[in-house]
Amino acid sequence: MSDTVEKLMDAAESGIRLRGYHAVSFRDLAEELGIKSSSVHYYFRQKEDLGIALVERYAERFFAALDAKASKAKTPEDRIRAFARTYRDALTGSDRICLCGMLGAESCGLPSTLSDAAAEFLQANVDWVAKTLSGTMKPKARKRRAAHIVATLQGAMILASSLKDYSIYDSAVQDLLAA
Amino acid sequence: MSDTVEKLMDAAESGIRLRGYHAVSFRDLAEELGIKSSSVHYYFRQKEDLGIALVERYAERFFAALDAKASKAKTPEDRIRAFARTYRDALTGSDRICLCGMLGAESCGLPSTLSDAAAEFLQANVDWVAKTLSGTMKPKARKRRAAHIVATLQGAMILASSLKDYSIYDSAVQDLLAA
DNA sequence: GCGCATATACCTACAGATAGATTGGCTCTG
DNA sequence: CAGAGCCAATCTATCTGTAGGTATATGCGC
Repeated sequence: MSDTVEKLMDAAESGIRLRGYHAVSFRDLAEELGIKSSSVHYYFRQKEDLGIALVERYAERFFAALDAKASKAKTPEDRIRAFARTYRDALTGSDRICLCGMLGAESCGLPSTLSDAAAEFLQANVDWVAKTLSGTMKPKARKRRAAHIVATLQGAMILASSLKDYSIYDSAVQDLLAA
Repeated sequence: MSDTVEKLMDAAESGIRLRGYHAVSFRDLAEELGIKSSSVHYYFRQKEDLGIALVERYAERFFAALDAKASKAKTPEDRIRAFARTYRDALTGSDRICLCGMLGAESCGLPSTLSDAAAEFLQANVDWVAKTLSGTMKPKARKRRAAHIVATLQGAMILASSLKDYSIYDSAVQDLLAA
């Protein structure tokens, strides 16, 4: 992957996670890189294509980071903690909410391929947590707990970002994992 | 408040909660009401003014509905349940996420007066929950629990909306309030 | 080592649509 | 007649997306 594509995707991901899909334009991205907007179209024919590429890259990186952390964990509880830490690293490393949390919120206003991609990431998150909890809980309780955990992490990011107080994320997660 | 203003605000609130602030335009709103976009500017000089009016109306209605439900509750636990139900009614009554959850997510891309208004609503939510928990917990634990509760509800709405499965909201909340 | 094709990585220029916003004026009602 | 409510016309800025061109590099047959 060329340097320009990488920088383009970095700028786009950052913009969407901060301000939303519709607040990011090819022109702004181009300007940030010192190129023309038509050159952005050279790499991504449509904005939708860029969005999907971003979700794919994001999902890859997220699950790679998650696996790296979770594989060291001994207990299911520790693996859930690794999950929360992976979310937290994304937040504190950049002060940005989750890409797919943002796209999930905007989903009704997105091209359906893109909202589907974001939904897939979120579902994969819930599934990962549910799978990780297996052995410790019954299926129904596990499903509820998984939804709860992912919802809390996504919501806590938005809360922290809106209130400009990132300790809120830690507060919410501490209480979530206290039980 | 005239009929047109009301309808305008309804359409705008619905659009923002479904698709986000930047995906809603004066032209679309006007078209939905069968008037011209210049007439929308007659009622709201700038888009920002419309946004702020929406948050104010939303907050008023939310806390009115919340107080009506919570005043009937006997225990702190029941009041928290009333809080979750108020959120849920907003979601299931319209299949839309919270207005201020959406604006909170987009906050970095909004006029600061608007993102401040959204943040104020979210903070008021956290404060309400924290206040309601007083007597049952110590201050620090209360603060954490309040952040946790609001984060979960906001996140659960987004999850449900993105996955197009509103039972996810109930799952998350059931697990949240089980303890 | 030369000529030619092809690919990469941009560019200029622009189309067509849409954004938010303004000005001035019409019409109806009290 | 005054004001509320609305529209026509228009401005400027910006959006996504397209068409076609240019400079440079790379590979390939001869």
